[in-house]
Amino acid sequence: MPELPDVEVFRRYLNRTVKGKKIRNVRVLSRKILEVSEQRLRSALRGKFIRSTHRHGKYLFIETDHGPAVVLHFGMTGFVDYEKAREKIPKHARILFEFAKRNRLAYVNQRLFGHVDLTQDEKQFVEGHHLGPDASSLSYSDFKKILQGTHSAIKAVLMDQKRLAGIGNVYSDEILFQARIHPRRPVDKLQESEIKDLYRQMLRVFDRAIRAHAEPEKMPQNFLTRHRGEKRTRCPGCHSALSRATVGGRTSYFCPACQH
DNA sequence: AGTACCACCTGACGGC
DNA sequence: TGCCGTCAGGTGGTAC
Repeated sequence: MPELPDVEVFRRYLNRTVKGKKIRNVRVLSRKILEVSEQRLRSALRGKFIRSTHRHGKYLFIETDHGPAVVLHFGMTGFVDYEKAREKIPKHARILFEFAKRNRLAYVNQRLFGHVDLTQDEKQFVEGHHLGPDASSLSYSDFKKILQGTHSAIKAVLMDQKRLAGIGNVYSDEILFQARIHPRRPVDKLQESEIKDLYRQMLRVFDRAIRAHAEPEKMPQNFLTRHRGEKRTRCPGCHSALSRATVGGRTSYFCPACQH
């Protein structure tokens, strides 16, 4: 699930639920996703106030008043959930950040592909993980530069976190569908006008998806994401049967009639 | 340089 | 009901 729009929705959720609160304790239920020791995580966070949240691509940073920030990455199945003391801890909760009155924030992740880390410096973290610029705060001229000098399929480039950070399988399909570009098109075969539209559609898809709280059923009618995974998937525009093919190693949906 | 494949994990789903 | 293969929205490594 968690690509840029999803993680942005998580970030805003944290602002509403835990921002300004003091972390009383941290409980580690699964060490597998931890990049630091349990002791270090706990001692770094205990007694700290959550000051702000940031996002870069699919990474979420939780800044405290002193000391390192928490880094959350969600893999394919991760999310965060804030609960009151009497509410049940979600299944597959891996880390619990506990606040006053035993309220807590759960980092939940069924498949354990995510990571929880600490960093002193977000910029350094981003560089150290070789992440490109965040896709939602990218100028058109930077976007154009990123697409230069490669013959790869456009979908693979959009998903390459080293080039631009935040786009995964679902949203690369959506952006390409909205821009009517075939996922296998080599980047160097794109017209300037197509690149411009691709850029505009990318930002528009982020905006609409975030406004829909990244829930497919709340997205605009003409979004591909709404229809993903349905039995006989049809193009919301021309009603042709959608194609399913592997591009960039991932299952991709596209309309063979609308996308060229 | 670009792509294909595997591995990491867990669970849901469909076919038999 | 149960077993099995397949697939899932991420990422990193290796091998052609």
